[in-house]
Amino acid sequence: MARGKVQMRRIENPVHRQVTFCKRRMGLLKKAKELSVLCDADIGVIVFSPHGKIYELATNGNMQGLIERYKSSNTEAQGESSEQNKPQAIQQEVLLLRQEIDLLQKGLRYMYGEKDINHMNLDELRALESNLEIWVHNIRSTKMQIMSREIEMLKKKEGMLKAANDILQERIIEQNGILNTGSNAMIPQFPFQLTMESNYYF
Amino acid sequence: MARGKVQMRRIENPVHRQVTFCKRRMGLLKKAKELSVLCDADIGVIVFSPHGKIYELATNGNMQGLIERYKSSNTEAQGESSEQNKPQAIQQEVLLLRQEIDLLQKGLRYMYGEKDINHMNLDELRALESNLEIWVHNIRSTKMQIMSREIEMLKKKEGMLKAANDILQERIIEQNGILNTGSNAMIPQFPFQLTMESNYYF
DNA sequence: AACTATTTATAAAG
DNA sequence: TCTTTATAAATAGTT
Repeated sequence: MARGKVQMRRIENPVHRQVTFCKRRMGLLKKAKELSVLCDADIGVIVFSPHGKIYELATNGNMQGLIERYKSSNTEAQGESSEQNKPQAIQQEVLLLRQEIDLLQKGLRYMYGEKDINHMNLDELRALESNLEIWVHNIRSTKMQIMSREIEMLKKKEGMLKAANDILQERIIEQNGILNTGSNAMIPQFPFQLTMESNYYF
Repeated sequence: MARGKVQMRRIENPVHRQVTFCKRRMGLLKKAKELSVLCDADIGVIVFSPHGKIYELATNGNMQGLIERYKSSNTEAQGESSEQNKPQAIQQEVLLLRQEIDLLQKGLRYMYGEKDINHMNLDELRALESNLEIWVHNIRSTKMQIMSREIEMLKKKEGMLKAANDILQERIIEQNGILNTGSNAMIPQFPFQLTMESNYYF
């Protein structure tokens, strides 16, 4: 917010990151206090630094109490969950997911800095890359679907407008026939071009 | 922070209070997210409105896990009874893992299908796509670095082998000179080609 | 840590 | 509630 816009991704320079962490952590806690005071709300904030150090704020002065309140409200609201009816399948899934977790965690650790090259080997990088490419591909095809819908809709509109134009044209011809049977020079050049290209979605 | 400084006390007008609560709550959660991303921190925020409604944010996607971590760090910090909670620690790890799986499942559900188009809008998809492309790009450049190292090493090896070959060749010439001064037809064709192209890394 | 040039958040108004 | 606008506040980069 000053001397230049900042990109919303992990700050690579560790010194800058630490400084920003300190500044913004203070800012966050201040904002929380203000919201609490101005609007009479109870607020809890817990911040774990990358190194595991904890910074916290509980506006009622008691984090435990706030957590208890949170938990009880949550269990009330939740009612019943649908996860207990798969005793065996879950174990297998856990096994598979554990591998995936490992891969993605390493990837994330890499993504947000920590450019230690020995951190992942080539095979892991290859696997991660191909996963991400699948992901990108899926996203693209979803975008395409959304765009296709839009296009479909626009084409329908176009068809309707063209039909309307035809009708209007006929009426004009009829009127001209009545008023001026010897000439059609005044008939406007319908239909106009109604389809257009757009790069909006890309 | 605008159109006039605001006093740091409860806003009496209930309408103003409600509006401010809404705005500042969003601001607070945004700031928390930003701090988390920029500085690689895990952050949890719980807000109770005056009427008891809960608003929350857990940057790792899971408030329960964050609370567990908070509690365990807290008890660790108190330090004294360090050995009686080993069975507890294992249970906690299981809990955390399960939560991690939950989070990843959500992401993977999207990644591997479930093309519910209403799930994400175009802007979100665009943002996700560009993030992933950055990620893929970073992975590729790391792969390139690894490959460069590998190539460097191979070139060194090649150099060393060539030198060794030269020495061996000289010796052979010397020996041939001793045994058969009139001919060098039996000298093998050293050095062999030791450099090679490879697509193995791509 | 202190200083500013800027960006961001938001109070008030529409 | 959403948008707009003027202004206060936060903070990125610098010293």
